[in-house]
Amino acid sequence: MNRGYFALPNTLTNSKGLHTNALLGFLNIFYRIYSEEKPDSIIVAFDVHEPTFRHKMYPEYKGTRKGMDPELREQFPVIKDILTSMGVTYMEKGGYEADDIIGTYSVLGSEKGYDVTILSGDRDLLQLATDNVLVRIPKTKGGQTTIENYHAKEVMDEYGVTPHEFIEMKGLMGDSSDNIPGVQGIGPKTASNIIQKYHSIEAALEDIENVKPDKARKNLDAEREMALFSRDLATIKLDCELDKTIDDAKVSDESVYSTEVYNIFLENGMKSLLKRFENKDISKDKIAVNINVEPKDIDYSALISTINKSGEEAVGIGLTRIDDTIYGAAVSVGDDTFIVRDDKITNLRKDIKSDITLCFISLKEYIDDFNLKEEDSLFDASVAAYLLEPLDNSYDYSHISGRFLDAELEDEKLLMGKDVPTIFSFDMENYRKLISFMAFVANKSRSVLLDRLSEKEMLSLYTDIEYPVIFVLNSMEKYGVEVKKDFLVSYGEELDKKIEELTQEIYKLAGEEFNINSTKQLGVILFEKLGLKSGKKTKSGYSTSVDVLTKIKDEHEIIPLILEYRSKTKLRSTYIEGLISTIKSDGRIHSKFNQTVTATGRLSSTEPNLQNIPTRTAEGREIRRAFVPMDGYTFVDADYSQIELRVMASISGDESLIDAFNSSKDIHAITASQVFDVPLEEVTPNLRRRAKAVNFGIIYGISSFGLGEDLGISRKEAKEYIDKYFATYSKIKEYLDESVQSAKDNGYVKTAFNRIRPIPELSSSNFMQRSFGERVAMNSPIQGTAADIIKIAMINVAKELEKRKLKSRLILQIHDELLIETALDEVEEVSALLKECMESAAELAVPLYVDVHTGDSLYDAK
DNA sequence: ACCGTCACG
DNA sequence: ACGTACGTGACGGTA
Repeated sequence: MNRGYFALPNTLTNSKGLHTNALLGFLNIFYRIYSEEKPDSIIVAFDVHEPTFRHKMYPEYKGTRKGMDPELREQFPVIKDILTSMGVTYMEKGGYEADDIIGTYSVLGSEKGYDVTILSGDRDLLQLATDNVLVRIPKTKGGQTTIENYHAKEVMDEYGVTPHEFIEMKGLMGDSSDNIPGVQGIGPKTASNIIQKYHSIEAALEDIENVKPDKARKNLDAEREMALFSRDLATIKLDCELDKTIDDAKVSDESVYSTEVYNIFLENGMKSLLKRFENKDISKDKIAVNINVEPKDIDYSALISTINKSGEEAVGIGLTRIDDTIYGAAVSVGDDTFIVRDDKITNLRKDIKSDITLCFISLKEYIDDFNLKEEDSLFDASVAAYLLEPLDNSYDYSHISGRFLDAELEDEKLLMGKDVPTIFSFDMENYRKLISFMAFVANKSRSVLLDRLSEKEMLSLYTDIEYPVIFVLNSMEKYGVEVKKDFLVSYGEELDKKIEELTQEIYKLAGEEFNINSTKQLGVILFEKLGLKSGKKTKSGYSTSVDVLTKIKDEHEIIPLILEYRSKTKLRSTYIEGLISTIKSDGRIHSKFNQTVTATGRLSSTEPNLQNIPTRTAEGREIRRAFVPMDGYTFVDADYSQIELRVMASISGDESLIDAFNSSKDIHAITASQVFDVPLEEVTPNLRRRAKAVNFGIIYGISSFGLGEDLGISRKEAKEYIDKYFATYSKIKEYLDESVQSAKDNGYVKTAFNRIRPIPELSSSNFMQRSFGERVAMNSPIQGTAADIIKIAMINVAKELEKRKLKSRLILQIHDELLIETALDEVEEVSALLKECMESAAELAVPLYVDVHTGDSLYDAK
């Protein structure tokens, strides 16, 4: 359990909030060994949390141990229940440790002539190995579990001592984790040498004058008692009184692979274990509670009248596209589920009473098929679920049901096969089950989600911000943006030439041809062959990142060439080839804007990502020339000036920072002036640069390490900057401290519009994780509030364009920036409207300021 | 599927 | 001694 807990991320939790990493680690290794060994009997031994006989010998025994993490502790009762269901005997006994129970059974088993296997993460158990007692120690190396196997011989090979002598060794070297003292100054090496020569501590003591080295001899002579005592402490007891025999602990395939066990894993969200049941002949029909698993077929008009007569306030729809087409759907009405295989289903919204809410999972995907309007009665379970649990990775039907309903369906992959279903490839029976369950989830989750939103005071966030945004995003995706393929192709050819030249020069300087894109090969060339200084390391070798290479760019002429090669191949693969491949037949790119991805409330953009088109270097910025308005249109682009800093100034109520915003347009310069205490006119570019770095650092949840790294200064110096900043803007410090404190108290932080961000890392026992949680607590309300504000602006812009019947339309959002493809005769009106909508999106203690630009490409509009 | 890298805010 | 600035997505290489 302990191994599993530390080997797997302790962020794994199930729908009830229970941590499952130790359970998963334990059960995975259990099943692996079980299927390998096919044992007749199994006994699982646990420690008991009360003093044992060793504590009576030595009250300081295990005295250095910290208490068990609560996230691990809570998993013990669960594993015991699971073992019981699996028909596996477990044993714990006051006064004994698990090791003693294991030792005793290993002897009992041997006496009966059984082959005994001990499975443990603890090397102490090696003392129990014999010719027929095998000790198996699983190890995780780079994510792979390998198991080291020890009979007596392998212990001998590795340690040079017999298992029994292993105890003598421990007596000499002690064990810091159990707080066994051993002898001063004797570690594993000396202990092993002494025991190899004498085979026991007593024998060494009898010949004490010849024990080497000198230090060991002196200390051992002085600490005779302690050595013997330590050995006794380290000796596993082999004669515990236990009330079960090995034959009482029989196991069978039937009990460890039972339907009951399958369902326990399902209910606890431990889906990865289910694949172990794939070829087992048991019933796996645990499907949702309360769901009518026998959907009724019905024709479309009958469905409409059933719904309209049902008296339900909401119905749910479940469907998937098959080869891009909707052939029918399941509809959940009260406790019934109906299947209609008729494409008239896409008229459903207009054919049912307008006050019956139609519930979808991922509403945005179906707006066009069903001709849905914002003012229709609709519900999006995915978006609602995202608001409540913004850290989840998915908001599809199975995740929503797992999280918000006590219902589960078989794994979709098992049900439908791995591939996307096509009209020829799916199993009708399973398909019916699937869409019925989807409809059920869409319908039944609604009231749960709305209640929870209301409890958290997030209803208005859903209704007034997220729901309208769904329609804005749909429209942006539909319009897309025109991209000049020819331009990209010719720019790509230019790059090709330069990349080819660079490649040849790099090969020449390296003295051989290799794959420059392979960090592994590149690391060998730079740091071994050419002998350059390697900076930080990564998990799998040398780091060759920009900051490492920049530090050594003057050391060898190959380095600048590699940096240039990198930036050019990046442009080519991601922004030339990548973008070209996504241009649709209308000459436009229709990127997806995802509303349920980020932890903070921002949008994300995929297929392709249009939120990271290059701008920082001249060469990369060229790509933006390819993004152009259609004929008769131009671009109007507007971005918020320093929105996150303004949000922070406003929420914290820091008068100095608020005044700073009111008195100067250049916030970094005025920060420099105030923090470094020089008149505004005397702020040098360098001073301003540092102040800017501090401003960003503050938003990210400042650390002296991070700031120091960014500015290339010492941590100490960075710390001084931070202290000065907080002295100047004292309410900022108070505000950030409060954010962290409230996150610790509540488990989450909130934006100004009540969007929540849970921070499970704050309760971690790991320092790094906890520190990360603190930075998140500082950053999320700021980044999240800014995200809320621009969403409000988007809604208002879209409304205003529609209200005024303008031809112009919003086509891109890049976090603090909006792009409108604007009809030429609407430029002035749109520019004014855009600025006004964005600046009035929220009322802060400092004004929101927006810069507006126009241009005939994305390059020119910024 | 994951890592390292690098593009953006 | 560890190993970090916050939030994303796409690519090529590697296992």
